[in-house]
Amino acid sequence: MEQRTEGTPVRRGRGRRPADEVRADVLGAAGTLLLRDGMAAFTIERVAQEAGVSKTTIHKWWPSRGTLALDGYFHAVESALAFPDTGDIRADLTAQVRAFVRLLTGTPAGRVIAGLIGQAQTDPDLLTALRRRYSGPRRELAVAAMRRAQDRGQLRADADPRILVDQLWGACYHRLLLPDEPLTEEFADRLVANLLHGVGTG
Amino acid sequence: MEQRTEGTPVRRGRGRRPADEVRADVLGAAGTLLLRDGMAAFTIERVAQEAGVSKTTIHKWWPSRGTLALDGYFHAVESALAFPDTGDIRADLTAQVRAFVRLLTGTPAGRVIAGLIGQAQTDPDLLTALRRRYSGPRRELAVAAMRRAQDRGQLRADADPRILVDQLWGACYHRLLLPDEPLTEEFADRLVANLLHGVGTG
DNA sequence: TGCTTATATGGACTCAGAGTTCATTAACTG
DNA sequence: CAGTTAATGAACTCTGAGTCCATATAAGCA
Repeated sequence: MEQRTEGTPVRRGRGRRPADEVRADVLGAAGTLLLRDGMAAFTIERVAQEAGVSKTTIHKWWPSRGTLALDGYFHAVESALAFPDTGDIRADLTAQVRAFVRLLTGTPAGRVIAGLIGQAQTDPDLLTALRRRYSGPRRELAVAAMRRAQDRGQLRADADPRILVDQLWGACYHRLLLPDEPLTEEFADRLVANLLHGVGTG
Repeated sequence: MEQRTEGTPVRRGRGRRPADEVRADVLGAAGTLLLRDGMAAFTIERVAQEAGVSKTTIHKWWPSRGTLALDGYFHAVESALAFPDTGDIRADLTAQVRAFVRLLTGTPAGRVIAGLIGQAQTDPDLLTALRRRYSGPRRELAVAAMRRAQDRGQLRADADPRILVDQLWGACYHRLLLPDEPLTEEFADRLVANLLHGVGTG
């Protein structure tokens, strides 16, 4: 049995509790656990224990381990998705890809994102949620910035911005998920340079 | 109890059996299961049952679910890694990336590879094996072909072939793993074109 | 304000699969 | 051909996913 000290109002019994309160507890515990121990150690059971909540409650609100992890992640890192728009597409893309590389390599977020994408490969609910809440919006922001650059005449009109996204951010994911080569800010710079200048001779 | 018909020499008892025989049974069952039911349904228990082998035996030879899956996959698809070298880097890259896209989209191999990469994010043994036996060798072949193109003067000497790999194959993995946009052969063509010509105006 | 009702809750359960132990028995060696 | 070695598989433990249902409490109503 657990001793309960005065001042910790962690009374837990049967009955109904305010949904928002429980939801906040769960998301807090999920985010903490995720950033601390990574995706591999992330189980619904452990989140339930950490949050002082029963598994049933969690299953009621989140269809799978992965979607809970995704919510917990966003709850923990409120990531700013703002895309800079200085009018110089080269500078903007470089800044944005560099920032992405820093996020992936300099914080636990990189391993978490890798774990989420990994889990999504065998968890359809998570893949859907990930696309809708993470990759989709990020992709749209980048595409919009590139469309503006096309309007300004800085990018060839016949280039498909959606494909450029794959060749910039997709290349970073590649080095994150299959780390044969290092993921550095210099790498980010050269991704942009290769695409803007071209690497062919002629 | 299982009835044993004449002609099926599936006698299974205690005792030692030729290691190669058992190994072949296991890999065959693993490959079949993987291509038929995908990574999600791939468990050591099921492979053991399908192969008529005990779990202990499998655990003795393969450190994890993932590494068994990887071996099973290669046992099943003996993938040809040959890289064409016609002397025209644009044609060679286009052909190779197109073939890769076809493999990923036209066969069950695509979902299997996705599952393996996914599983590798929480299975260090598998990540190591995947890099050594799959992504590493493939990457090397492509880099070598591009180095030859640089010697022939078809590719700028200051371009890093390792980065180009990320911007071609990495872009395909991106659309495989986070399918926000379709993975088509036209996409493959445009990846190559973007890099060779450049998309900047200036 | 006090009572009723609807419903979120959590303990206990089942089920599946990972990984380990150990007696057994076939394969190898001289 | 007999002794030694070592792979084998049945049974076990342990962990975690997901479900069922009695219960306590929040929300609604008079």
